[in-house]
Amino acid sequence: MRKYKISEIVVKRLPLYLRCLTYLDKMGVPTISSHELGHKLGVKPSQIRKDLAYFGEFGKQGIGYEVSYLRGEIRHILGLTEHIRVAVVGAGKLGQALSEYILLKREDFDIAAIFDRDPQKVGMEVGGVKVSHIDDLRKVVQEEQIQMGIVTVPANAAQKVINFMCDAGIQGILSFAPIAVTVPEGVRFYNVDFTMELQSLAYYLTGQGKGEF
Amino acid sequence: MRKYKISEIVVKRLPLYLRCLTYLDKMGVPTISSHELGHKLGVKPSQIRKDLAYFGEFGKQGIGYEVSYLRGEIRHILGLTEHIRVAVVGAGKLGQALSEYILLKREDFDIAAIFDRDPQKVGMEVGGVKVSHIDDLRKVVQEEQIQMGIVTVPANAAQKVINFMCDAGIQGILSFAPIAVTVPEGVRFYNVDFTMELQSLAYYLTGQGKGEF
DNA sequence: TCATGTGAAGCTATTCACAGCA
DNA sequence: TGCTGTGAATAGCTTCACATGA
Repeated sequence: MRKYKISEIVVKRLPLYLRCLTYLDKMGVPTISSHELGHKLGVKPSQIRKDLAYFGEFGKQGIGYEVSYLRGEIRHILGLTEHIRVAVVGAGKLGQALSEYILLKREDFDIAAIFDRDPQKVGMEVGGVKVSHIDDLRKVVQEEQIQMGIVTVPANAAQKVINFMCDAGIQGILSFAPIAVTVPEGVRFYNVDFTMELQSLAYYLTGQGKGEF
Repeated sequence: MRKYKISEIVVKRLPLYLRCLTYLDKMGVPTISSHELGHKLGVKPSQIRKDLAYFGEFGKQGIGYEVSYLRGEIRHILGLTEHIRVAVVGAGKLGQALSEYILLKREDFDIAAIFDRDPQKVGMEVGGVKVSHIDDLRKVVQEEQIQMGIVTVPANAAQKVINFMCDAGIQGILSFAPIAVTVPEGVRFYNVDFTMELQSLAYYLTGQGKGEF
């Protein structure tokens, strides 16, 4: 076990490296240097080397990193070696799109259940998974050993739904709801709000950052 | 004009403040202190004060910030006072979900056009907007004075589509495609990849960060 | 020679702590 | 008193530069 904690900012870059390595591996590229990888990703080589060095010595001097090996190591660090069981709460268009994408394209995550409160949607199939009623969340989370939740309900329902999920024992939540929520101690919560991204883009296009670079 | 450049990390927090202020304003809350706002958002009060102070003096000593006034100021800083014209490229489930959400719920952005290359989708209506063919992108971007683009095409089409968009004069792009791409100098590019978020969550749930907090 | 891993330097961001004002 | 705005202090992150090894 490591003695010191690794900063979140480093952990958040690992998936970026992983995404590129997976692509390179599929292309049959055998090795890559921190310089080349950094160039592809817009990241300084020294940063890549330091990030990786927190977790071990994965490279070979004079050569670089063996793509397939490094990919495996990062997957191991991130805990992606066996499928992670995910629940999606909210079976609207966004919930459906995300579920289908994960089911079809991602081997690292399993959509173990989808929930909604609308009786019209309950029973429906999304990518081969039946939509359950939100009232069954606790039961299903326990039966299916769900570890992670994705929230795609409207802003006004988000806090309530997230409370349910935390009560049911889910310890990691990714929310797409455009609202600030609180979660109990011990639950890790990330918010993906694309309108916030659009708004910060706007700063540089039409706002006070216009013309800056 | 400001003499020094404001760091991107500060700009990215403004939409967070804005989102909360909009909510508070709707609730009729007249004023808020940096302490209260920070508590709601999980941000230190001193950080909020410093962030805002880069742009002006918006608060009143002994009172705090006038919610509606501060909201207006941040909207002004971000350049959200008149609708921003956006193109969505990719009319699949995700593109549809995002377009409909923006059309229905966001007053700061206008979906001026939606593009796809699939003849089946071209001509279709999404939230009242007709889907155009990707080949017409340049023409429509110029006619409709589109400033910003959202990319929701699959990974293998993303670089090509993004090249088209940059050629057509779009200067800000938000991509949901899970792949690294390059854009020419002068184009601001953000990538929202929720699988990267899931993977960093995994680090804390099943990976080497398990148990850390 | 080429490229890693790493201590040290340099830089950026956050937090503190308090003067100043309503 | 209560809270902002801000210089100073601290903490954290990135980059440099080079010893080391293949």
